[in-house]
Amino acid sequence: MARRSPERLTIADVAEKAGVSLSTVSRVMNGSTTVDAALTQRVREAAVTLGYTASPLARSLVLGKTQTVAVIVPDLGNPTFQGALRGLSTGAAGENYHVLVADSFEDPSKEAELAREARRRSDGIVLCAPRMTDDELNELLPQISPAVVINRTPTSARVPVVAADYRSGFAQLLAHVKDLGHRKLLFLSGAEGSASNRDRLAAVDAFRAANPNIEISVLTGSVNFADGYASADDVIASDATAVLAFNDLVAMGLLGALTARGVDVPGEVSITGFDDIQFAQYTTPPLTTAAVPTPELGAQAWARMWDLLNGRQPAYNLAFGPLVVPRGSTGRPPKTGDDPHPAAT
Amino acid sequence: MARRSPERLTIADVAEKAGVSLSTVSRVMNGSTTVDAALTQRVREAAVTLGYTASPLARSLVLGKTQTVAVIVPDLGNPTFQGALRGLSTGAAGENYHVLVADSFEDPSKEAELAREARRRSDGIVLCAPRMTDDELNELLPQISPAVVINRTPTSARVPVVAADYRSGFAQLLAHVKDLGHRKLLFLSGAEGSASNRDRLAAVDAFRAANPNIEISVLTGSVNFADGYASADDVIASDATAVLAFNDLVAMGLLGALTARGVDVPGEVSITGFDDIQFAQYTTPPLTTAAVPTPELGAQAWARMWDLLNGRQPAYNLAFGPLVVPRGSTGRPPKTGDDPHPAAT
DNA sequence: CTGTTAGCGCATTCAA
DNA sequence: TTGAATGCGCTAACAG
Repeated sequence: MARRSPERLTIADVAEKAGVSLSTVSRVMNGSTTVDAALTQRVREAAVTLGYTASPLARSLVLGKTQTVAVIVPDLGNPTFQGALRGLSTGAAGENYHVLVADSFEDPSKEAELAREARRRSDGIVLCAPRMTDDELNELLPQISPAVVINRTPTSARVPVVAADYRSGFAQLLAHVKDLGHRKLLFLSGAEGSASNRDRLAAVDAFRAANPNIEISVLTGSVNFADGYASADDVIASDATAVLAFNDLVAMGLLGALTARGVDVPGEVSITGFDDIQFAQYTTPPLTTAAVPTPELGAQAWARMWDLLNGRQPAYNLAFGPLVVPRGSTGRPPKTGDDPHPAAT
Repeated sequence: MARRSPERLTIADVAEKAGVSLSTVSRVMNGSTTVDAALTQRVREAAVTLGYTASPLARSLVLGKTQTVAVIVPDLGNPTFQGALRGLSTGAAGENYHVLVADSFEDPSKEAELAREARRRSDGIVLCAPRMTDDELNELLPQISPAVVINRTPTSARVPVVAADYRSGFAQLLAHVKDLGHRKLLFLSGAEGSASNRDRLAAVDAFRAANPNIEISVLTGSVNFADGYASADDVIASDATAVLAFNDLVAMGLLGALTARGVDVPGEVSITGFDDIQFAQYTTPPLTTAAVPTPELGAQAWARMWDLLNGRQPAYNLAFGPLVVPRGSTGRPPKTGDDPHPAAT
């Protein structure tokens, strides 16, 4: 029953079967209206009975278009990029576009080459490269145009940008724990060079300036579960009553480690995450976090890429303001002996 | 500083610059050793100064190889397929292969066409299509060969298969809750046609036959958080003391709903998941589940694809036996008034 | 060892 | 309207 593919079918086979020239077949396949109805019919039938479909490779070569966009992500295991990939994939599929995905494995030195290579196999690049230096980025972007950048804004290159506003989100989280009464904070910051980490640090600086009476220290280099888990000792030693983790993964790791050590959250220490990944609400206690609509990030990135691909001016750059979702992992700080205002029940 | 691409660079530009023929450039670029050292040098230099790289499209067309594999998944949001994608991507990157990803959005009717289309843009397909019918699968696979199938075994088509042994995993979970003393079980089963769901049901049947004194009912159609959450009322009404969810997602949703209703887990009802996604250990209580090494699934799928691509006999089919990870969500059933064997401390 | 020639499969000029 | 010829950029036979 299964049709043995007779050495791959070409346009010539259809032409022969229909008794017309190659060009006529090509025209019919591409929906040219200037073809005689009878011939069109014959070609269609021949194509169907033969089971012919034009080779995307050959078309790509002659048309200069691949019907493919490439996404470069630093880590396919990271929920943020998974969400973005999903949103992008949905949008691309809607326009019959294909998606090539490349994981740089958090290695900024590979990202540029990966992007250039991917660009040659696609019509455009959606780039998530939070740790690439600004200089590299500025040099890279013109080479891989058209491109859309997610979650960072290049200093000189002009490209559409879709991002979450990490600074504003983090500022809100800081305000949240401040309002709860915390005066000794700890920020488990992410990778040194990461763009979104710089944004968070900017929020910290602004917060410090505005709240000189609040102490806030920074611990560097936590980006995933294991890092969060491993930071538990430092967290306990820090004596902070509220810990703001770089993201939900770090927060969950820390939460696990603290729970294992018998530290009460939020009784003894409050914890916040970032991103609001699907699982943040299922921890114990549920994680207070700043929600980022990652699939929407991908969808908007696609929208801009689609504009670019069609020679249109892409829509405005976009920054989603994360929403703080207060849950069980944050509460009032523990009362100290010298608490001037003991709760009056 | 950025080089304006002069209308796209071709092999002819390099040939001219180096003062040789196209073929010589081609030979050098492909590492042919039969080229004079001096010429080789000149060509290399020309290529570098020009910044030339061969067009993957043109090479693909003439070589008949795209250096790309395509993965078809039913849902990019599902941790199982995310893990597989990651493992596959890692393996492919190691051999300088690219990865095209297509999401069928749980629509079995689209999967075949998606796979065929993707196949034309790649050298092989890694297929995750749990709900496609067997007939469709058997008809599809020869058309998209070479292919590797994840998590199901086609009845007639001969392809390498890499899978998790859902039946054995589920049998272990059943044994686990039985050993804890549960006698009234409920299985929140997944999508009707899903292969891995059938495997779980087979485990249920075997269990029933071997344990006629244990009651086990089945509720159909839960595959994600929302489904799990929505099933809470049915679960409570069922009067079961142990609920085996289709997967971790369903279990987490159910857990959330029960917690919200004040039902004690595992005090009143025990819950098991499946997959052991990264987050299962962070729920409250942590989820008892059967661990499936999804990235390894992807890695092994790639290994077999790589064999296929090189004309080698692929390695044996593989079924990972999931490991039960007992955690806090399962415990002994609540004591009833007529419990014949009250715990003796 | 090198250059010339002929395709890979298709879209698109240009004549007819 | 249709067909024949040209080329997309490259590799691989084939001569030289």
